[in-house]
Amino acid sequence: MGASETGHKKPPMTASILERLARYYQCVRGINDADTITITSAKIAESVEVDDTQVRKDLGGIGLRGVPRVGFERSDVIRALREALSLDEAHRAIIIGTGRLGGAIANYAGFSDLGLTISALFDADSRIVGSHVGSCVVRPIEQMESFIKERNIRLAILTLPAEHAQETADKAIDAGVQAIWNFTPGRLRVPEGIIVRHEFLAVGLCILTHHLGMK
Amino acid sequence: MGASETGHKKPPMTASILERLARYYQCVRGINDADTITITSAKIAESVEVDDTQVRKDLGGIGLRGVPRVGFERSDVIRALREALSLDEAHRAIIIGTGRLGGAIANYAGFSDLGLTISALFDADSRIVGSHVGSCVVRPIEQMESFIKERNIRLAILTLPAEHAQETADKAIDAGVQAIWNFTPGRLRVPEGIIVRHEFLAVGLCILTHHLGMK
DNA sequence: TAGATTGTTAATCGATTAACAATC
DNA sequence: TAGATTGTTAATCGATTAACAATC
Repeated sequence: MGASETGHKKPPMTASILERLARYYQCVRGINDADTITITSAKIAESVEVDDTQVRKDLGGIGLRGVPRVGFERSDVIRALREALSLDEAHRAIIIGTGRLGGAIANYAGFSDLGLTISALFDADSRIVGSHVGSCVVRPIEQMESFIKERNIRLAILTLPAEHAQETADKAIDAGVQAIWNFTPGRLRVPEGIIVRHEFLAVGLCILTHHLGMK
Repeated sequence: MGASETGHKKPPMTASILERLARYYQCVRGINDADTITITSAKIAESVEVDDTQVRKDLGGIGLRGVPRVGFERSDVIRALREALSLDEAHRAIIIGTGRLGGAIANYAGFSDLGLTISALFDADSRIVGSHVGSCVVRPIEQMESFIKERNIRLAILTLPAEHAQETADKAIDAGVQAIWNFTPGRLRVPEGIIVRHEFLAVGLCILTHHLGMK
């Protein structure tokens, strides 16, 4: 199924394209209407608040062709987006820091559709270690590095106190982690080639407070 | 203090400028070094991963002047950014949906520096209603609208199940809410003039899985 | 003074939008 | 056929970067 391409270098995807693709996926996937077998670029565009030309260009960029007067076949769009975003691979992740936020992520059902499974949770607090979160036991942070190595973990989710974020990230990367989803405030410094996604919630809040202040 | 300006229309701030300002604030605020009384645009730029010209332009845009060979006074920068982002006003918010994510936000200490206080939490589940989260009691969702009206709440944080997000947002807006911080997947439709910030965590995850798939 | 850092103007770059022919 | 929607090219727009004179 979908054997990997001819080996051509694919055109590099910019961050903004990827972000749109992810939004298209949420949109198209979200339609539960069984009769919807085709969808137009205009429909997606409206839902994602993007120009419809942009949608066609982006979908064209991942190999999709639409049919004039009809649009795109929904199942094709989903398949192509899943391929582009690597959602069909199994992504095993660990969560580091088992507070409420870590727990929320561990239990969020929607992520399994994106190929994410949580292999383990870790915490430095011995009172929390051993308790259950979803189907996982919380393990002591000291076991993190060996766990990453043994289970070939490539993705780490950081939901621990900010003051330990950098050193913990460093250890995780040393042990083999390739990508970090960071929920702590403060930018992480990582070596070339390691991917970090920062979710700075304070940024979103500041934008809201600014607008409220203008009223 | 800082009486509102002469009434000039300020140049509208684009979303990307605001986002950078919020990042500058995190950066400058994050420095706890007591000797750091001045900071250069290059320093901020490095930390936020932006061009230093950009930093000077943005800071200039909110009225800051730097000193050649010296940089900007840190306290000035903080004050100007807090003003631009309206962080000195008290922003009372309610959290709708008291799962783990709602609890995490309610308890996040860092938000108080941004002027945010959580006035109440609401939930539709009668088993949760009455329990404590931080210093707040969880109230029944039926009381949401009257609470918004009585307390003049302008900001609602949505951490409830996706299927109820739109209708609940509609009710909150009807009752007087002006801004919504949305953590549910799926874009909300809101009337003109209402501000929404969507935190689509799935987007961040998709970007990471894409990059992992390329390796 | 010399040199680091600023503020600003001009040039580049990329992303978005508009226009329109192609087509089912 | 007529008309809706596509794919693509060209034009616009805005954001980023580079260059450099001003200045403490």
